[in-house]
Amino acid sequence: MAVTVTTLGYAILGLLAREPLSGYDVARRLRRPIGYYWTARHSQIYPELRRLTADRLVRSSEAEGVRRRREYSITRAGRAELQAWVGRAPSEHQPRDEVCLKAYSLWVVEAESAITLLGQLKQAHQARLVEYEAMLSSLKHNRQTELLREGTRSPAFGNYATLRRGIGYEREYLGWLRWLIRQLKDPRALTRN
Amino acid sequence: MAVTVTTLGYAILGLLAREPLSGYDVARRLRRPIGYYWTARHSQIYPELRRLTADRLVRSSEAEGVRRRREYSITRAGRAELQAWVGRAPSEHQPRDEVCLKAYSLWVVEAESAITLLGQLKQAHQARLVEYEAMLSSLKHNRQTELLREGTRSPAFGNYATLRRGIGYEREYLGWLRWLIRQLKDPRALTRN
DNA sequence: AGGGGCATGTAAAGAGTTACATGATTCT
DNA sequence: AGAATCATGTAACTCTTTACATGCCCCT
Repeated sequence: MAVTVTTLGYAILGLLAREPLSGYDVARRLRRPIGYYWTARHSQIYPELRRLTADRLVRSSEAEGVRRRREYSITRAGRAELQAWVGRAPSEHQPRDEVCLKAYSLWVVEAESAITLLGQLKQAHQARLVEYEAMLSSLKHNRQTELLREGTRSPAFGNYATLRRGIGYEREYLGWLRWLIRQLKDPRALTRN
Repeated sequence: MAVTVTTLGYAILGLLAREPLSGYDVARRLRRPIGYYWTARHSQIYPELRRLTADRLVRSSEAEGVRRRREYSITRAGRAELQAWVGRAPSEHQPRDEVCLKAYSLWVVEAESAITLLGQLKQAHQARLVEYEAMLSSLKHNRQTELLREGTRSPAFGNYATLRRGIGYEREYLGWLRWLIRQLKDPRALTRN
């Protein structure tokens, strides 16, 4: 009886709580997290949607369009399940970061090759930060009235919160990368912090 | 021929590049990442060590102690493989963060229940930050001469770099949590940033 | 004598990625 | 006509977690 929903299931419920979507649309939104820290591929999503349907947390309707398309929407039970999960303390499991794992072994390589790698990473994270900042200003521009009217009970607040986290994360990451590069370029700097 | 090593394999090589260890010791170090962003259980580690042995990246020796204990050390090939991996651009895959995923759906619950949850998270991250900061000062105290002498080519530099990342991460996380709590306590604050 | 830590494994299940597979529609 | 995108699925494999399993040593 007690349905157990996977984290991916909750990610999907979180999307469907905002608007009904097809499996394809869910997959598109989960392809890369846009200030939204979860990803999945369509091969994982389609079966999960069927599981959620079986558990009556979502409902599917064959859409009447020309194209084959099944649209999913959240049920009352689904929304209740989502609310319960959001309020529950999450099982804190450590973030895995391959770059940080590399940093732990950075001492085994020559400074030059480390600097090249870190420079590439810096570029990539800078680009992502710029992207997130653009999204933040467009969010503020497009959904300001919604935010002012509904406050923290508006879906836009969820977007805002995750975007803010994404931006903070990238800024801190960049700061760390810059610090690392500085250390490698001038090892005597180690004494100074 | 071309050996393919998993990320876990590199995590283990990174530990063995510092000192020879038993499977048990590797497991203990990977139980929770101490400023070290990777975790694994012993059930994953023992088979991985045998794979690395088969690939000649590590070498095992039945230690002569009373207790059954197999000690692993890195080979020259293993060190070369580790160096190659460290210098290679990592396949940037997005961090998964269940808390951030919850934040995306935070708008579906009442502010009070969200505040309770976030307060618990704040406590937990504050404790971890304190722990990391204590580790940083003990690192500076115990390995300063090593750092000054060998600079970025000392294992201690790896510890230092990851710890710094851990501290920065936790600080930024805490800042975000505090911001979220502020928003939920006073929704009108949304207009002010 | 019993509990906790040392020490090493296997098995099964769950989560996630990659590859295989198909077909329609829309735009250029 | 061809490419891109919409749209949905399955299969195989890899990675990770949880549970099962055993036994020794050390301290109180």
